[in-house]
Amino acid sequence: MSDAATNTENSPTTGAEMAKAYSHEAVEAHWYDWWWEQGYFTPGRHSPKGPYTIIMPPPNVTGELHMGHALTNAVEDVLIRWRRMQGYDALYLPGEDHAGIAGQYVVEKELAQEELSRHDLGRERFVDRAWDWMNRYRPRIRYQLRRLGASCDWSRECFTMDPGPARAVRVVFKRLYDKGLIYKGERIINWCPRCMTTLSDLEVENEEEAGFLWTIRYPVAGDPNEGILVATTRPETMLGDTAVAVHPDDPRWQSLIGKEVILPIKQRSIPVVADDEVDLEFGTGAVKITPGHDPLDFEIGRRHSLPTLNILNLDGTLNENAGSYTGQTVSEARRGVVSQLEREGYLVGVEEHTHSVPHCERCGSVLEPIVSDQWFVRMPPLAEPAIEAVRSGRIRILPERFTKVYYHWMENIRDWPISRQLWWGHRVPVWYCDNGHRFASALETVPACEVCDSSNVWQDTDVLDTWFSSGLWPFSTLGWPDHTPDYDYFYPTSVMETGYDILFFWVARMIFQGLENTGEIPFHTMYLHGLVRDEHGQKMSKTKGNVVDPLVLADRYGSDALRLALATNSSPGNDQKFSDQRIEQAAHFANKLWNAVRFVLSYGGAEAAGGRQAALEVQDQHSPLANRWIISRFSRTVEEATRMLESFQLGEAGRLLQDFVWSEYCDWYLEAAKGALRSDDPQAREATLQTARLVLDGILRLLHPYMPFLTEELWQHLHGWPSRDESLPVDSRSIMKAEWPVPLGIDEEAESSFNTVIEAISRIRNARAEAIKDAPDNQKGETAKRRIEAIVVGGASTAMLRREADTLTRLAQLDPNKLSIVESLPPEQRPDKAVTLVMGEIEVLLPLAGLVDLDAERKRLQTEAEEAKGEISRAEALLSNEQFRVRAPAQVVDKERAKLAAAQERLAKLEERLLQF
RNA sequence: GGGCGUAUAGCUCAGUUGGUUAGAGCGCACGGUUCACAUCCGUGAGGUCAUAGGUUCGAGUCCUAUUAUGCCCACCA
Repeated sequence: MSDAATNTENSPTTGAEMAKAYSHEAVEAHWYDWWWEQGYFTPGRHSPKGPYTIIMPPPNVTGELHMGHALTNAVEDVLIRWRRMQGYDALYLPGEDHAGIAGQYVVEKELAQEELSRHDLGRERFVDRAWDWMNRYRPRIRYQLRRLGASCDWSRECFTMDPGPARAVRVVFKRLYDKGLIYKGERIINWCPRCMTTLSDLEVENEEEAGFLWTIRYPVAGDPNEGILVATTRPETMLGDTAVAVHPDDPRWQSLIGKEVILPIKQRSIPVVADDEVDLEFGTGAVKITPGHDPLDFEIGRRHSLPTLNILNLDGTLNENAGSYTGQTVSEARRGVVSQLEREGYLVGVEEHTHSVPHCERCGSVLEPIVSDQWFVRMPPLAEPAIEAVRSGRIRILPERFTKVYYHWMENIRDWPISRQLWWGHRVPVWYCDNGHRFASALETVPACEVCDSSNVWQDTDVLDTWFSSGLWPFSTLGWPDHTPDYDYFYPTSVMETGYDILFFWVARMIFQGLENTGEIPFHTMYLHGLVRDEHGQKMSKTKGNVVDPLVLADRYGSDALRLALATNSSPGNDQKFSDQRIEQAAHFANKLWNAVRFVLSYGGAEAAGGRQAALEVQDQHSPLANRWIISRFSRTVEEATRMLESFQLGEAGRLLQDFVWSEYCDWYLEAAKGALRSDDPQAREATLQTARLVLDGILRLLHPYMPFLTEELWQHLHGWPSRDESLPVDSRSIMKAEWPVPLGIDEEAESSFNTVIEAISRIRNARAEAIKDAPDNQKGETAKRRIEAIVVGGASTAMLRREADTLTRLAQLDPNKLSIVESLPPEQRPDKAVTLVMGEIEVLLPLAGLVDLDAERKRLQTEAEEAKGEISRAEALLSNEQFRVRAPAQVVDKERAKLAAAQERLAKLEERLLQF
């Protein structure tokens, strides 16, 4: 932050003013750049705690980061910053993905604006153009990650097309190729006529669409009066039919098995075959077989040695095998074929029918199944160890329910088509020579054939599925296949974190690639988060126009608010709806924190910094009760928050911390501390100031993973700007490198005593509010302002309450001159008309005569007595149950006994009091 | 056709080894210009935890079924 921005004289006084006075962007950029300059993001390799590694899922270099990225980075950065503070060598390795088909798509779109196609440029110039795009957009991604506060090590940044990862791709390909786990073969694949490439099943989006089911009659050869009825949703594919299949047991068609039928339009003779896969129930029970354009037909065709007839060009139009339909689109041909069938009397019927239609995930075009020669990864042998790694617990998938999804997919896995007919991506590292040899090579360029040494060699023209390189990401980023120091130290990684929507695409592939190629698991824990949806629960998408730009939110509310909102408003694996209200809430919290720091600083400033030791030394029995209470509460919070982070309950931990800060530290502790801070007793003042600072320092550190910028700014204020002190060791200058807080000790007695004070104050405030409500309108204001008289009957707590009289007086708005605290009070000394608050051994009498309706007060006491009775009978019933006493843990039973005793005591006092009405 | 998730206060959602009168934020009602904060403070109303069974001394939490809703997977032409 610039000096102008931190000049205390011109300093804004509230977080709100600060937000107005300075752009979040400037403050955040200041700290981010400074952290980077200090070297905080770059871990060493020598911590006694060892490494903690998260490899960032590389965002596609195809555009802007969206809310999903913001969530991913918030979650990952929370984990990294927390572990870094715990002393691990925490590596958060950033990178970007070349995005294969998506990357090519955006570049083509840009070209289209210049009325050019990639073919106008040719492959080489197109790839140059793609690199140009990447180089323009990568800085944008980097900038966005910085804005989000991602504490990643830019010195290790990777791009999937960098030389290192590219070599890893070739090495892996060659390995699998040489082991026979990658092969080339003719299979039926999904073809996108727009993108002009093969797609894997995962890249297909099936959509239910309304269509028709046509019934067509294929006459029996030589016996035109007989025929077989076939049902189809895609009649135009009949042009490629090479058989009709029926179920072997189907009585309707059994007599025709083995006979020939005439394919209408083409007037070609095709056989009727019997196959178990045919569903007796569906349609007419007879299926036209088009091995060239239907996956099931392809299988049946193979089983029966049927010829495969391809009727489509690669652009989706019909080819010369379609006769008079050549050159038409599929839908044109469909209309034509149907009307021709109708004209010629082959169409028997048509009915409405919804069926699922495959679309290209990227461009939305209807996909065509075609038979094509492609590269495949043989999956079953690779899937087996990948399943085992999860089953044995070596890899943990969170939330656990996703393990079932993972198993199901892995156990039914099919070979993975990895070649894409694109220009942008990793070239298939397979080479051919003029003598007909073929081999895979890990070299970027191959001078000669490995077999015959011919220098006339050329490389396969296809590129690899982008997920092929993504699958290597956990180790290709660390220098593999070389045993670099980074690879040896940081691999296997600790946590991989991503959305559940890419469990198959990415997670599954990283697991089998890691196991196969490195012999180790790629990560210990797989943490899956949910989707960020809009406020109506809709998926955000550009076409819907409901996309929220995280950076716009960061500008308006601050990155800290954005991160906190994203990280705390969800639970693992579940989608979250995101609305402005959520982030406003987080921004309010940031403001609250700012003000708490401002308050504490106003009583001592940074110069009072005595450190933890000094603060703890003033923590003795003479310290005000609130100090001991907040230290104890803080300790519990540290324990709880740490436990939650360890079990990946980031949302719960974040909420716990906010709650502690707001409801306990600010609402109770700081309010109570005002007494001591403003008192004449230097000892109490010092103890309280030190405690307030100590806990505040701990709060900032606990919150730092969630709100890095604000906590750094405030921590600097609190500690007298160590960031500007060149004489300090580098690691002492920032909250980023401060130690994760440890519990300072639980003080049961202080907690219970202060709880009594809290309860007394709450009950008095409550009674006062009731009185205000009952008061006539013109007296409400006066009643609200009035300091009231109180008699506190304290029993054994009398001494404690006397010591806390100031807190009681101020927070309950009592009149300090009319407060009496006594151990006991005989009935005859009790004021006649007083509200009586009964709580355990303590009673508070508020002579609110004239303010309170006595009938109402009697009713209130009666209601309370009824409640106490209810509680008593409930507890008695429970405790009289022998099973409960025997089987429930002693702790629970004791708790119930205590509750019963308390309720009985309360009831006795209430009844005694009621006698006076 | 399989599998998974969700159903808790008016709204959005927490609630991880089952412990006994269920929490938050927002909204709502009443009051408050207290020298950290009106992006605030105090008080309050509001829930048969989808329904029906079951297990258990005890169920929002475990089991079964049902309903609603969402998602994933799948070669019914």
